[in-house]
Amino acid sequence: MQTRTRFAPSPTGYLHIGGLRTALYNWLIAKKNNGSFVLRIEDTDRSRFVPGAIENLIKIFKIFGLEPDEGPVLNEKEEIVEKGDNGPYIQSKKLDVYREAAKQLVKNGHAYYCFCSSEELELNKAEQIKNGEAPRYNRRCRDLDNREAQKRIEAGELYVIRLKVPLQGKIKFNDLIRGEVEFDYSLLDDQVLLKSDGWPTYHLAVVVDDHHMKITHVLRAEEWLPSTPKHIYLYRAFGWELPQFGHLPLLLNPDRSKLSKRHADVAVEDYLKKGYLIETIINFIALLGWNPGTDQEIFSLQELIREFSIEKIQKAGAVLDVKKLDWLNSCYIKKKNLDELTSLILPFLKESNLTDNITDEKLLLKIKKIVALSQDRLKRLNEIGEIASMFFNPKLDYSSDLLVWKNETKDSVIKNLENIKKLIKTINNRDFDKQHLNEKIVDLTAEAGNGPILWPLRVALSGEKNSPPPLEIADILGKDETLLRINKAVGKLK
RNA sequence: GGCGCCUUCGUCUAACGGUUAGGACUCCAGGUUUUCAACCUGGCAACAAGGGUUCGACUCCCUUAGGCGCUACCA
Repeated sequence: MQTRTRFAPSPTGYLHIGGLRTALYNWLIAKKNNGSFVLRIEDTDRSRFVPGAIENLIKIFKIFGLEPDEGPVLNEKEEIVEKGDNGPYIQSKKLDVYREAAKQLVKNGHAYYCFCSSEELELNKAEQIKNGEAPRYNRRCRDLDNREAQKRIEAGELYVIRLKVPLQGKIKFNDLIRGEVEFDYSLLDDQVLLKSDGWPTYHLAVVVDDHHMKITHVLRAEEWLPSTPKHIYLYRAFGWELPQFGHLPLLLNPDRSKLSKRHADVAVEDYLKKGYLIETIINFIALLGWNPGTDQEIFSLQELIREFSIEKIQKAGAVLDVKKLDWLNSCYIKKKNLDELTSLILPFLKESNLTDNITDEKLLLKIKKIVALSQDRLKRLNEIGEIASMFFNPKLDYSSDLLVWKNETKDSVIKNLENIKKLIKTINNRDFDKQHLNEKIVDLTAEAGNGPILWPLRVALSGEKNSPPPLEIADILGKDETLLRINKAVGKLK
């Protein structure tokens, strides 16, 4: 049987980083087994629907290279269209299917109409809590006569359809990740399957769709584990074959609570905005809850397909450590070739308002040099502004004391800077680069030492205590600007 | 409260009864560098607790504790 996995988000705005991991794992399993990965949109809660969220979801999967084999995609006009033969893949488009399914369950005795109002339910719940009981539906309508129910419906009464879970017995199933799990039927609630507005709840829709879409592996977050017995009961009630279930460990905040906005970034977009590379994010989340059992830390998508296995998925939740994310990102940044890195960095440069007209050839060359200089220093692309500001928008408001190296005096610093100036002037504009500069400056440092020469030069050019090497900066600055900044330094000292 | 899941360095994790409990990130120290970063070398740091089973338990069983999740006409 062909392996078919799916990811089924709700279009409530952004994509959660944990959701991306769930999607990745599902995608990997499909690819590894030459199967299909299905994207399905679970938009049965109208109140939480966010316009544009589906489009956004589709785009993100495209960006990450996790495009579904079936599901909604965007056409040239950016409209949502369906791809695949097992649709519709957007639940709101097939409400009649769920209604039909719910009615079928009523007919075969596995579900029933319920006319209790939400006020009634609230009251009932409050009382149960007061009495220290587990809050549950009191099953008032469970044994209502079918003909009477029919009459009330025709009279226009609002109703829901509830699952008629067995009063006793146990349900056991084998979770792909957790092994054998057992629940007691008597503790299960008579879950609403069809809401009074005629829309299905998650529990109904997920079962109907996973069956219709021929899903073989349901890999989802751990929070769904407690409702799996209801789902399994539904499969049985319909007489359908069960898929395999696997419940993934949660992503956690540093305090080990469920990952939330208050503690960390949760939206995938947030990570992109900070300048984490696609490869980094994929690699990182793959390893949060799974590992191949070797010491390998860096994985391409292709390697992940090869190595991934459900057996090695972790049971316990995983804290998302930003420091390690940064480290991984720096690894990928170092591996990029200059052109690609430059084009990735351009948007971040624009964002820091340092430069806008990047069509200029000369400017692009300058930017490339800055990128080259930054490549080993960046943990995130959005850090580029800090380094680039030295070139585009220098503050140079350092105190003159900073120019003085160790035991040197201001006078000797002035002398050294003047010497550097003289030497720079002997280089013609066209030849002004770090190699030529280095050839010349060697004589100076040989005589006076590295520190007394290079330290004041560096401060003069960068204005900072810490910065990239001075000759690198000078190279990018060019001869005129370099001389200008040295003059400024000398002026400060006088 | 009830039910369920989980538990190896601070974090991500390896170990599938016999290891000085390994790796990575972080942190610290040294080296390199005029400075910073990067890089190199080294170091600190863990089997939640208590019972069993066994010649031998991180590994198997039980109990306890703690953490988390679910307990909606939300997913």
